[in-house]
Amino acid sequence: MAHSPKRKLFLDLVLSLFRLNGLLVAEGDQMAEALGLTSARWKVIGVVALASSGVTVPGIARVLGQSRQAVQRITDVMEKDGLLRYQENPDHKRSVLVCLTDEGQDVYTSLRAVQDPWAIENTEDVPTEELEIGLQLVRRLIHKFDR
Amino acid sequence: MAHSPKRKLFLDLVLSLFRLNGLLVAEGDQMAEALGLTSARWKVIGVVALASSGVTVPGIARVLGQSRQAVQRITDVMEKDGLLRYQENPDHKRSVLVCLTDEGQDVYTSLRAVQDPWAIENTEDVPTEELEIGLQLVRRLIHKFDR
DNA sequence: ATGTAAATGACAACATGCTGCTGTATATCA
DNA sequence: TGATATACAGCAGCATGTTGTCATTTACAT
Repeated sequence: MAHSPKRKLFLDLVLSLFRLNGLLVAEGDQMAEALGLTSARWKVIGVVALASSGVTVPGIARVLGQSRQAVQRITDVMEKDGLLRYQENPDHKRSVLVCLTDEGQDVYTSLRAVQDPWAIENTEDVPTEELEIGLQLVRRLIHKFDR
Repeated sequence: MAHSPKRKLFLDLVLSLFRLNGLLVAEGDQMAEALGLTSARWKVIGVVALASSGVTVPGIARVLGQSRQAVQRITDVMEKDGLLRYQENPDHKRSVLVCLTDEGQDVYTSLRAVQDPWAIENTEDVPTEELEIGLQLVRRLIHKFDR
């Protein structure tokens, strides 16, 4: 069993994924730095921006696959910084909706101006098919572990 | 440019990678828990075990793609716990070599007894080719960002 | 409708990662 | 050999993530 051909392949993959994660966080920090953001805020603002009518904190957490406490801390800081705004939620007395402020919208626009070229640059020499298979694999593993 | 077909594909991949990373850390924590380990110590003990004649702390950090400070903190705890041992380095006065103690070797053996079936189970229904392409993609991205 | 389960907020403790700093050891090159 | 650059240890501060707990709100099933 220890010599299953896939075993080493998978463990190599896992180790590489840890490493890539660290590098991606560093990339996010670097891209977001000029805008006064960090990689964690980069993730959050992206989710909020895509949700046209506001999302709750646990909702953001579910999209990111993180704990609501971790997200809450980030949104609290971004609310203080004037990027986000808490808005009354008609569907829930205590769980407010998170929205972008005008300033937050501006920052997100600037972010896209950096993020989109970054995404394109880093896939220039990668075949679309390889990206698709990679994404499929990652999603398959997420589904396997997300219970 | 914003509508490049690969752009969204890549950003989806990045977001999924963040999520998978969190799940893998949780998996590592769960597997290592019964052995009194954590996911971070799981990574370190694996590197030390594979290096037959000892590795330095910065050496482990290079393999994992992390800062030496982060690794040093882990090894210090594991040395106190009796899993690792610091051994004089003939090639460097101050940078000692990290080795497994007998107890550390036992723990690593027990770890493999959990880790190997885990790796095999989670790749049972994944074609080898998909794993290979995924690993290739991850390594390609690592190489792109690791500068 | 009512009781129970699930979701949420708020706070705390902790693990893990980063950077920055200072001093010392090692390596390299002129 | 001597000067400079690189690598390492140890410390500190901070960002980000986790889990745990408790009170409250919401959702659901009987």
